[in-house]
Amino acid sequence: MTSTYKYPRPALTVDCVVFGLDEPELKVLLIRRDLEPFRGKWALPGGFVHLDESLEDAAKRELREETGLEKVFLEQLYTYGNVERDPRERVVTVAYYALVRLSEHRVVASTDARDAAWFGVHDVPRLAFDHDRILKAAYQRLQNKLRYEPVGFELLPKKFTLRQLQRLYEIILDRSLDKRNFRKKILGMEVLEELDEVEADVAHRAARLYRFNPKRYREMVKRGVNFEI
Amino acid sequence: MTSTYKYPRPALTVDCVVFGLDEPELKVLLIRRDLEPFRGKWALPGGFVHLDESLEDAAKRELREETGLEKVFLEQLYTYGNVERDPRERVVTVAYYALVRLSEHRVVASTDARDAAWFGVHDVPRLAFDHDRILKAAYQRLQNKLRYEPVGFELLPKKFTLRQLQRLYEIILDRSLDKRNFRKKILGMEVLEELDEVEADVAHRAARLYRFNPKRYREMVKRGVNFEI
DNA sequence: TCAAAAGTGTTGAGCGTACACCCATGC
DNA sequence: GCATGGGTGTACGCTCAACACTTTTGA
Repeated sequence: MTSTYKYPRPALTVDCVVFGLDEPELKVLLIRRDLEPFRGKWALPGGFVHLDESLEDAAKRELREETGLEKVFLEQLYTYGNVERDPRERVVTVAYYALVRLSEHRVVASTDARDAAWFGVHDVPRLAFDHDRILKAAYQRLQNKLRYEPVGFELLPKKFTLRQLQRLYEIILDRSLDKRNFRKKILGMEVLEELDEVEADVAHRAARLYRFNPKRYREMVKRGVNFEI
Repeated sequence: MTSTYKYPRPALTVDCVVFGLDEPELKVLLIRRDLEPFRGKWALPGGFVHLDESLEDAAKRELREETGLEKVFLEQLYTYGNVERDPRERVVTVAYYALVRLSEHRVVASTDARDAAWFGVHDVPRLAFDHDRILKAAYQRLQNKLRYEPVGFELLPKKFTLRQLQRLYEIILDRSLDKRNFRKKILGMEVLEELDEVEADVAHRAARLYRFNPKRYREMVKRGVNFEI
């Protein structure tokens, strides 16, 4: 921290990698740019940080303004500050990633007359700026996170079956899991509440519904329980 | 990414949490502030990001200017952007943490006529700004990192004994480890090179020296070897 | 009655953990 | 010869991974 605040300043933005689960695929929400540079290209939703809001607030605001999403899981990912990441001038961006329940946010308002669309995470076009790199980092972070913390519930409806949960793990981690072992493991963590309800409208035996219990989870964390899958 | 770059901008700084191992203790390098606010208080070394340097370059430059340190392990930690973290005006800081071999950097030049000093990580005074919080986060990150990646070598001399390494783990993780198990585990990872040298100047049987082999490490990572301690 | 998925237990292998003694060296 | 740490092996328990069949339900 030096003596003056008068240096010329980089611009500061936030960008969000928004993941949603649309079985059988993990999707990312992108915005089509209507301005240069990269006009017409797809990019991560994001924008400038205002002086009177925290970084996380800025990310939430941009998410709301550009995609209509609110109250989603949001976590800081990394800050990107290479000198030439924006062709016009110096822009540093703080990247966040978000997890949304598509079941509860089906329609994403293309507010602002802007295009917004979900892309399969393995089927994303070349993005503007260094957003490809950010997306890749976010996906890796999600994979790691899921492996050690029960964060996947953020992508499922509040009530879900064990099969849905297993599919989520398989989709994100990109490998298949043994059904019996998975159930043993996940139930053994004691963070799922078994409900007296079963799924509806299926053409076969209906599966039991469960709900994640965050309070129980916090207790387990305190006790040092391991949530590795 | 919206239409204009003309928003008023937060100031952007980098701050570094510098760890060094000074057996039997882990230490942090702090700078005494000679300006308001928090004049006379201890703080993390850091300063403004210039327009023509990346964030990591800025962190390296500040480290060099304020502490004389060069060529150290450096990794981005987190970006702090609460509105009131600097009493004067809006300042966002990208925090880094660094690991240095005290054996090779014994003397830290207090360049700039500034006080610089090492503090035991459990014995740090109240710091300026939100630097307490940053330090805490960096320490946790180091603990986690060490648990899953062989990063501790950055704190030891290039040639070290297994005992030194074990002590390092014990100091950072803050628990004691079984000697035989530790040796089995760490040697089993096959990233240490056994040297034909032993430590000198000890009043008992001299221990063999080892060296970390980063190339072998990268191979092991590719093979999916687990480095959890 | 058929199709589809739900739900359930056991076994073997490998890994982590706990634990104690002899050895080499310098003084 | 003694004090100090260096260096080594084994046994047990637990967890992980592999694996297949019966049950339930709706169409």
